[in-house]
This record gives sequence, C-alpha cells and structure tokens, in this order.
Amino acid sequence: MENGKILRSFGLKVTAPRIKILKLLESPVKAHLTAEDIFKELLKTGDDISLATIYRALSQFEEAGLVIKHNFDGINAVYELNSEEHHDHMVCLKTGEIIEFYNEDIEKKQQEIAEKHGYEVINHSLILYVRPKK
Amino acid sequence: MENGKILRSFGLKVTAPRIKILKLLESPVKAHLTAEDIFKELLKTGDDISLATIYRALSQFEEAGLVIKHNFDGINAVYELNSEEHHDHMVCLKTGEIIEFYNEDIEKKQQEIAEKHGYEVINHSLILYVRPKK
DNA sequence: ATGCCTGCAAAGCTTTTGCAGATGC
DNA sequence: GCATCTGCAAAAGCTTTGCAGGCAT
Repeated sequence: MENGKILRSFGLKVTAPRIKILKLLESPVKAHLTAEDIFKELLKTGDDISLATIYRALSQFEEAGLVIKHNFDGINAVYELNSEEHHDHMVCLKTGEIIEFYNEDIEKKQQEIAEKHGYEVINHSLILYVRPKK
Repeated sequence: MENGKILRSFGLKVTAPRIKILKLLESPVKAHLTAEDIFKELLKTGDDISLATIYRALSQFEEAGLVIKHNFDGINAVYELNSEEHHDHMVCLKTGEIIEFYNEDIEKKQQEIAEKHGYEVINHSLILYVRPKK
C-alpha cells in the first residue's frame, strides 16, 4: 500500500477515502481533476464518497503540499499532484484539454520582474488559453 | 458626457447605472474592482445600483471588450478597463495590492510554446503572487 | 412604441460547515 | 480511548435569472 506511505509522509492520516482519491490523482489518464470529476469517477467504481469528504481531502492535500489547486477561467477548480518539477498550463478552448509545459526563460524573467519591483515571487500562475492551429 | 460615447462605441446602450460603473472603473485610485467593490463604492456616493445590475453590466462590458475579468486566487473576480496595451499582474500576498507589468520576451515565448504544440494563443493569464523583499 | 435595462427576490452552483456517528492509531 | 475523519444536510458565498415595470432611442 504505497499510497498509505505517501499520505503519512505528508502528515496526513491514512483512510480509505483518501487513498482512493490519491489513486485517482495518480492515474495518468487525467491529471487535472475537479472535485466533481473525482466524485463521479469514484461512483463508477462503486466507491461512493461524499463530495464534502472529497473537498476536505483535497484541501488538506493542498495544505500539505501533496496537490496543487488551479483556478482556470470558466472551469471549476482543478487539482493535480504536486510533481517535483514545476510546470505551467495551456487550456485548449476547443476541447478543454490541458497541456503542461515548462520554460526556463519565462521562469527567470518572472523572478527578474518581481525583483525589479522589490518583490519576491512566492508562487505564480501562467495559463495560455489556446486553440488548435489549422 | 464622454462615457456615454465610450459605451456607445462598444455597442452598449447608455444608461445611468452603466455610466456610473464605467466612471468608477476609470478612476485611477483602484483599477481592479470586484462587483462588490463597485456596489459599495456606489453606495457611498448615494447611487445605489443593485448588485444584479452591476454583474449584468460587467458581463456585457466584458463581452463587448470594454473590460477584462480576472480570476485571481482567493479573491473574487476583479474587473479592469481593457487598456490598449496588454499587461500582466502581480498580486502582493501581504497587502493585496495589484501591480501591472508587461514583458515582451515573455509574451513572445508564450506564442512560441503554443505554436510548438500546434496551438495559437487566444488569451493568457500570468499572475505572480509575490511578497515584499526585505 | 419597442426593445433593452433595472430592481427585487429567488434560484443556481460550487464549496464549506455543524453535528453525530465511525474509524484510525 | 481520543482525536480525527466521514456522511448528511444545511448553509454560505458569489453569481445568475425570471418577472414586471421603467427607460433609452
């Protein structure tokens, strides 16, 4: 039960609902899920966990640093596992698909800009809303 | 009545509530306002316009391209006038202050990245969550 | 005159919370 | 055994909407 260890290592209590939620987030099929997505997905497999529990679990996961919450325009908040390497997102306006990317130069520029204004970057959100090019 | 012309030029009907809302958005004191901010601000000057109207006006302004809506983390949606020159935002986590900036290199990189993936950028959102450096 | 606007109140949606019982450690 | 978690249902918070009357053109 690998997921149990993960939860524990983030200081989270190990419970059945949490393990199931974490498992879903790990599944490579869809990396960015809304609370509702998770709720429905779990229903499919017969695990019916209340939405309240899902929201609570996700909040705690986020606080613990296990997941990251994104507020993309128009869509509900989505959650993804907090992978080691930071990345940003493209949201396809046609399909809703979410693509990850990372660009060193942009990251650096951001730091520079903040510093120039006397700030340090604690966090940032870069989202490209895109459309397939034909 | 300059503002009347502006509304008209964006294809919007000219009404008292809209003019007042637009005036507030133009005021340089606070460029980024929530619907609630506007509501309260108008109350102060004795103009009590219903929240529903403010939301409706802002939606229409946005649709018409007069204003831009931002969804910053934690805060409610904020609206600002759509100035000619695009810019991005820094949100100070300590004071809530919002600072605008623009960086050519970042803009370019974004296009490149999207293109590399077969997309074109329709819109983007870059927000730096920052803290004053001591 | 007509169609778009406004206010009000009610509804909608996502997310949060109080409470009582269940579960993990 | 005790603290924390869970489900349920209710509430909260922001935003939208239906309706009836009012205003701009």
